[in-house]
Amino acid sequence: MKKGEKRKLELIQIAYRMFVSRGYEHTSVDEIIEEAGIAKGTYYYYFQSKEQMLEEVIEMMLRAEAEKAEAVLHTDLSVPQKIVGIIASIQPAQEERTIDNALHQPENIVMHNKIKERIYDLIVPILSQAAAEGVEEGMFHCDNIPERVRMLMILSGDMFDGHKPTTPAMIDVFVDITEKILGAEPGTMGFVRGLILHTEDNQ
Amino acid sequence: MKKGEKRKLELIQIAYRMFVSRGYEHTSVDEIIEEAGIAKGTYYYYFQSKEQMLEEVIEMMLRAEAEKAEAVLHTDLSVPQKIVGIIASIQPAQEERTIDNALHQPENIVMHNKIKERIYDLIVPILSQAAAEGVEEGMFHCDNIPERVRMLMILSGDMFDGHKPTTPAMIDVFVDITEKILGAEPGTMGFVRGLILHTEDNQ
Amino acid sequence: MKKGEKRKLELIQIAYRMFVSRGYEHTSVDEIIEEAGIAKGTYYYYFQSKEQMLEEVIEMMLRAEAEKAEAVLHTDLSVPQKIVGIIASIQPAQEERTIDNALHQPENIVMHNKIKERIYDLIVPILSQAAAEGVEEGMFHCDNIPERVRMLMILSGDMFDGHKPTTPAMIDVFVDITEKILGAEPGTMGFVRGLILHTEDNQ
Amino acid sequence: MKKGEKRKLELIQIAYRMFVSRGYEHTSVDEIIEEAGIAKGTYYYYFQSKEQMLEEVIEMMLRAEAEKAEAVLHTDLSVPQKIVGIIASIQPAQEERTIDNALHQPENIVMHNKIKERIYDLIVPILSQAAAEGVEEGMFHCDNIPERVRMLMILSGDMFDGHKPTTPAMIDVFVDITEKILGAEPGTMGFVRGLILHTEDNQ
DNA sequence: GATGAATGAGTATTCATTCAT
DNA sequence: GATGAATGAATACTCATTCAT
Repeated sequence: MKKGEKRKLELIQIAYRMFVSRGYEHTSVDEIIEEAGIAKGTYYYYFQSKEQMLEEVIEMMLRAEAEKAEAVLHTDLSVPQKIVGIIASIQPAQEERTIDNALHQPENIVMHNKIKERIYDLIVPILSQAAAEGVEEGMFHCDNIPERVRMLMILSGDMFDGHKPTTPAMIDVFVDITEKILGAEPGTMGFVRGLILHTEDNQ
Repeated sequence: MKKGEKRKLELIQIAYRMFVSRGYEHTSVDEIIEEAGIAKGTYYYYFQSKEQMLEEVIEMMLRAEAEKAEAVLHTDLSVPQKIVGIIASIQPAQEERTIDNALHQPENIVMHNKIKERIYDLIVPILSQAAAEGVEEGMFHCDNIPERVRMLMILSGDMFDGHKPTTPAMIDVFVDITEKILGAEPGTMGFVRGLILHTEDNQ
Repeated sequence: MKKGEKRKLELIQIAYRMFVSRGYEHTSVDEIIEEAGIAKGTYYYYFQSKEQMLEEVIEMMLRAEAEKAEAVLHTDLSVPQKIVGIIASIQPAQEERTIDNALHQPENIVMHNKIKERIYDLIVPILSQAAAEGVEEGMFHCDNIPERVRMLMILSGDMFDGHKPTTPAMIDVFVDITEKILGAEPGTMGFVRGLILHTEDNQ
Repeated sequence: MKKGEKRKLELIQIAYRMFVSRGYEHTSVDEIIEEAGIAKGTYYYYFQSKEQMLEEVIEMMLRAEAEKAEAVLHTDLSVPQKIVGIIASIQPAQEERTIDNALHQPENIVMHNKIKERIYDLIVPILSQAAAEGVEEGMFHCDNIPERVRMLMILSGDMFDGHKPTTPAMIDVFVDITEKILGAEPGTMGFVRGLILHTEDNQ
């Protein structure tokens, strides 16, 4: 990697952190360059505009998440565990959530939505592959896998966005629907209950 | 209604239209007053700040939608039709969507999310009542109605947000899952297919 | 007093309190009328402008202080005590000082200075009369009484403005100079020391 | 001096002139930049806020005055002349006074007072040194020099603020008191009379 | 590669005052 | 006497972007 490339990557990472914690619209170029210790001109040497930098920041994030998801796919976990693992890998949250629980503050919405739009395109295929494995194994029974998988992602996105409490009833319903979306036997996804409760405890 | 009240309502409606078509953050106070043909001072006579005006704009929208939903509840439609009708009533879209399909442009996100947060609180109870009717009638079989109803709303919010094409496969999956969420016989919600296709045609 | 007159006086007193605690420039007409519970129009019925209201507020204050000073002059206190009493009577302070120690905040300066300008004209004659008594009694020995008295006021204004600590050395010097300004025997004004220390304690 | 530094100094000087002639609160940022022929952004590139600019303007003024005072201290003038010279050096007035006699208009008070607060801290030590010389030379007889010197400054501040006529009686009293404050022989400071009258003539 | 001085259109908000009712 | 809706000029400040060095 050339020197310039490295510097650019650094800037992207700094900006990423700032966008997550303060929101894209409420992070000014001035603040970024101060944090990075560079001059205005340098910033515009690397990025054509703030908007274009956002694209790159998001690209980086998504690549990282897709890699995580792909890795889960190739483990020897059980199919239901893979599915949960993949979904978990894209909850941008976890680390970010701690960075200030800021992802749901209104100022973070611009970035949040740009990401959401693209993440489905990226993850649906991976998740579909896992689901397909389940169908092959006779564990799931369903057609239209990509569409079903997408709905699963949407539901879990709402469930685990971390800014509202998760009640036992919500979890029960979620597990039930997940099983039905995939055409699985009742109980197949029950282990999720334990995972969620365990996660909540740690927060 | 007093004179001032009427003027205020007018302003809210003008702002509503502008917020929807250009986005809250990209509608300046200057633009609002020009459109309304009033002076700066008049604006601030009626609203403490732009932010507070947004609050009022949203309040108005939500009230209107909740009323529509409530009205549907008290018709003599079948329960499945009521459910669809209620969900349809809150797709802010339709008219608004035409105004510029702008609701999903990033600049509209601030308002969009403020609304989403509150709309669930408002509509879930109404929708739950309809679902409860279905359970009583023996048409639906499920517990945890509010939680299920919420998931239904989330899924349909994604389905019908009007900024991506709806494929037949998506519709099939949606109908299937809806039935399973509520514990209904296969086919109970099938009529939705026709509605969606019909709507799509008109766009 | 007519009804209108009474209302006006009330307004002046309300404004006086607000001007003292928040400063003239930082008290808006809106705030005054809200506090007073009247309408904008009513305010402008009684006062031509905010500026003109300030004049009236100051007028009222000064009248009150001049009366206090005059009263001291006609007691049967000793001349040095009268002098101290008169000076004390115009330290706008005391009550006002407690209202937030606000008199020295920059926002209060406009009013503060308008007052200062006029207070000398009002009090110098009264104080001069007291000093003249002292000369007659052979206790003081000096000419140019009004000029000397003015300087006395200026020095005490600085001494007792209540926003800096008064050291024993300052008091000693002040007492010494006071005596010399008036041409009094050393010790004549020494009793002031006790008064100041006593006042400071109470703060 | 770097290029930016020079520009900043220029701006401070322009602002200084405007603040003195129109008053701080009545000089808008827009007016400053128009006078300076720069853009809004440039102004805020050099100064964080108008308030902070005021700070810098005052700092510059005070530094200049303290230097003048210090210079007087190290001349070989007689001690009484040094004292008068030092006091004269801080009468911000003279040149400024002519700029509009505005320093005492209410709009100028904010700046005026900020300055006053700091000027005493700066000048009292210098003036004290001169007075101490006088004591050593046996020309003055007094203790608590800093306190006495401060009072001298306060009195002369009132005397020479240039917005009220100076009468011969005032001058006589002032000279008399000055001598007494410092414990000097009558006549020691008499030469001041000539200076004041001479100055007045020039106005 | 890197700098930092300069830009200027844009933003929300304040507030004393007027006047028809 | 009293109201309150309407005014509009004024204000401080932001920020993405440019460009000569």
